[in-house]
Amino acid sequence: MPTDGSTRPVLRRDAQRSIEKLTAAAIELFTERGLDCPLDEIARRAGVSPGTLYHRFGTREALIDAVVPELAAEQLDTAVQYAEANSDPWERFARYVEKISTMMASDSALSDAVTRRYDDTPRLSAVCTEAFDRAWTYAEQAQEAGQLRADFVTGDFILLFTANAAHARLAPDVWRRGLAFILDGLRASAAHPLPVGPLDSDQLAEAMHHTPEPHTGTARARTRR
Amino acid sequence: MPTDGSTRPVLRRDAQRSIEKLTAAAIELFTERGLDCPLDEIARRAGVSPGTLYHRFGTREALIDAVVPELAAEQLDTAVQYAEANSDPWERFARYVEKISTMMASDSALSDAVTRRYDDTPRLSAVCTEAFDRAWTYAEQAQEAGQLRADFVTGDFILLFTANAAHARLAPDVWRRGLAFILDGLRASAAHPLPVGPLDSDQLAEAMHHTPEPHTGTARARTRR
DNA sequence: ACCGAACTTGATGCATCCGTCAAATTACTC
DNA sequence: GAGTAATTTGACGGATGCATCAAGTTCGGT
Repeated sequence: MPTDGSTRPVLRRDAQRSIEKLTAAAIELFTERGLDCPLDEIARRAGVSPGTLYHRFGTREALIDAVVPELAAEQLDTAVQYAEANSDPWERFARYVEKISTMMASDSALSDAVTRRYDDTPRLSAVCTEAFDRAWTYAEQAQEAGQLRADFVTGDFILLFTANAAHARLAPDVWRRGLAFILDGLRASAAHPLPVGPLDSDQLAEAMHHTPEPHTGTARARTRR
Repeated sequence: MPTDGSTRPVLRRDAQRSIEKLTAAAIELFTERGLDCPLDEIARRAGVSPGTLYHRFGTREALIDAVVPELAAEQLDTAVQYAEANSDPWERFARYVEKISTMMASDSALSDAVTRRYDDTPRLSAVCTEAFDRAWTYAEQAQEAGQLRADFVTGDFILLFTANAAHARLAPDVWRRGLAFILDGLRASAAHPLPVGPLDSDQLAEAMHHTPEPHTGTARARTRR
């Protein structure tokens, strides 16, 4: 028991170390392979048994929410700075989107976070929501400047990032090309009437959470005998 | 033995029926759930044991290549007719893409086929290649008419369809919105310089085949006790 | 030094899916 | 109607991944 009479039990040193090792391993693997990487493998890389991971975090979501938000927040801050170096509203908007996309392409964890592949991660959700809000202020400014098409709405960001995430899996840099096409289509001068309205808030919430089955698995021919 | 002396053994009636049932079940499940649906489930729906499926087709790819090409060809033909009802080159191009996208949204098998999620399916590959070639003739015509941006190339179609497939998983009809944004960006009048070149042929081949890990799995919180 | 609490282990159970095999069944020919 | 070869069965083994738990280990206060 702690001497200070506090009721919260102080973590044992070994427990503390386990958590640190798990955290480090989780960051590595989430970044490399996405938020859906095998938990057993995280435990293995941490040099700890799977049981310990479950004892410490309980669920994958808890682990994600413990580890990813800091990372994500830091990266998204970088994007803000990057964006605000531009005085032109359109450039600010475009650079912000582009910078986030760049980071998504090299960090599967961020990519999964931004495309909202997991529920029950309140801290991470908050971080992402903040990033989307920020994006929206840039968007509004670009609209007011008459540069961004007027029918673009907040919920359309998910389209941008979803497309980017998908493109990033094709080849190292093509997503930049895909994004360029889209950005050209987002300029006010390029706008033609849209066939359908944006996601309503329910759909957006659903899309941001459920992520209805993004089709898994490498399509490589399976091992044959 | 056949009486006509041919060496090719005629399939027994039950074998023939098994194949038909498997084919029908495969079409249903591929369409509903994509080309990566469990083979056991196809066998179950066909009212046949998994062993039979493997005996008849050997590999998932063989099954795909046996049943999907007809379906895909038929649908892609529909798209051609749909497109050619338009005399304006841009409309022809845009409608073709849009029609294929529509069908992809309601048919997971077609979606997987067009985004090339499987290797070792020569017949299916041929069908898709043909569709891409057709798309490219429409694209060229639209470029010659000065409507489609000049820096658009064949390999960019994969970007369109990949984005669509990803968007289609968000909500029933948003992909139309995403596609509209992109198409607006593809008009010659909207073109700004592109940051990177297109996929080279190797990358294209790789992207068309390997499909490097499209991130699987529903992200729903797992069942807890 | 000891004792109880906290921590960790790793084996275990569960579930999903793929691919194979010997055995049983079926259909076709004579 | 019987023989035989093709066909089908369905249980099996292997692989992956999640989650749990009893048992053993280590810590830290007294």
